[in-house]
Amino acid sequence: MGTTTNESAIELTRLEEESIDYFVPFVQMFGLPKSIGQIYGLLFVSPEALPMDSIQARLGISKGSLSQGLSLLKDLGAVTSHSLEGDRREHYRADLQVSRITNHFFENRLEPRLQNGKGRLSVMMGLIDESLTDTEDSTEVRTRIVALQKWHKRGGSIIPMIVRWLKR
Amino acid sequence: MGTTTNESAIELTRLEEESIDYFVPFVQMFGLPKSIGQIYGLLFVSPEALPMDSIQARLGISKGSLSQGLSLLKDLGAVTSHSLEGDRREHYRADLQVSRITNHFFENRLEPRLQNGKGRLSVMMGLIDESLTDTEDSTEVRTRIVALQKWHKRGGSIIPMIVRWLKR
DNA sequence: GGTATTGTTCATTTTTGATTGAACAAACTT
DNA sequence: AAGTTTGTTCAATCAAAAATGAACAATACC
Repeated sequence: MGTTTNESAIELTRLEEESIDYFVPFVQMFGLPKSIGQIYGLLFVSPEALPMDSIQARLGISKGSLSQGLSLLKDLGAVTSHSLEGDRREHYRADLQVSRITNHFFENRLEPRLQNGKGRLSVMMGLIDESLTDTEDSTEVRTRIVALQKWHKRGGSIIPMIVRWLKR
Repeated sequence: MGTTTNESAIELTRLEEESIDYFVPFVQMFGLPKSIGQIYGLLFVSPEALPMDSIQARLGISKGSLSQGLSLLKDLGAVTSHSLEGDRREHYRADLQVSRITNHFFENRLEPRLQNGKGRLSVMMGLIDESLTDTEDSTEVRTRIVALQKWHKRGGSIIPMIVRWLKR
């Protein structure tokens, strides 16, 4: 049995369980909370859009988590919301572009830190350069920082490639 | 000021501080604890190999963390240990192949989960196929799962490329 | 053998992050 | 406008992960 079980929830189909057990570890790889994976996993195998209360009944998670989770997923573009005539509740549907989730990781989690790192590297280079004493040690350290800078640049340049590859 | 400050620690040089503030967020991106970043960051700008007690004095972290952290870093190949004649203590030096750390993420964190996901996808496909009723809904869901499978494969195939790119 | 030094392990504590649910707001209904 | 339904916010609680430090090896030294 997977990680899906929950006493207070309405029974899930085997398919829903599998989907959730697929997406929970998936989103966790990218630093997102479990609840996000549960929500997306359920919606992914739901042919029709679902309202909040029905998602909640299925997953047995709190209204709060659900509201926040859906709002994040909407921000990522991983779910869309739809109003149905004759029903006040918003209905949510999964966008099947899973890359919406991964892109969030690359663009919001990696990118800014790479940017910040770039600044620190310049500072480090400056510190080495202004240290007058040109000992063997300082040369060794300079070499290391140069190598790191190179590697950093290389890492940064691969991200757009990955993002492009994962979209479509 | 960065995240480096610690009352009980021996003063760090500006360079050490910057290096630590570079590597702490870096390792955290890849799901490793802060202490790992501190240790590696300090070693990275140390021209000579350092013994545990001196690292501890510098960083002001516990012996336990340090021992575990170094052992992990050694396992990754991100630091090497050296015995110096006339000194009982082991001395640790950073390997400048930063990719040792990122590879750990790709190979130990992503890869196994992708593998697990692959299995779940087959199960999902099976569930859809064995459901006799061939409604419009089930066709829609089948389409989604096929798309996900395709995407999953694509994601898996990019990992070795990334790893190769980041090494050397 | 006895003591000092170095390093590891692991139960406890601390910290961080996620989840809950009650209070609140907004929008609809009659 | 009073009541109902739907959804959001956020302080309090809970859970997971990391750090601590004391107890325990292992090794070197005399």
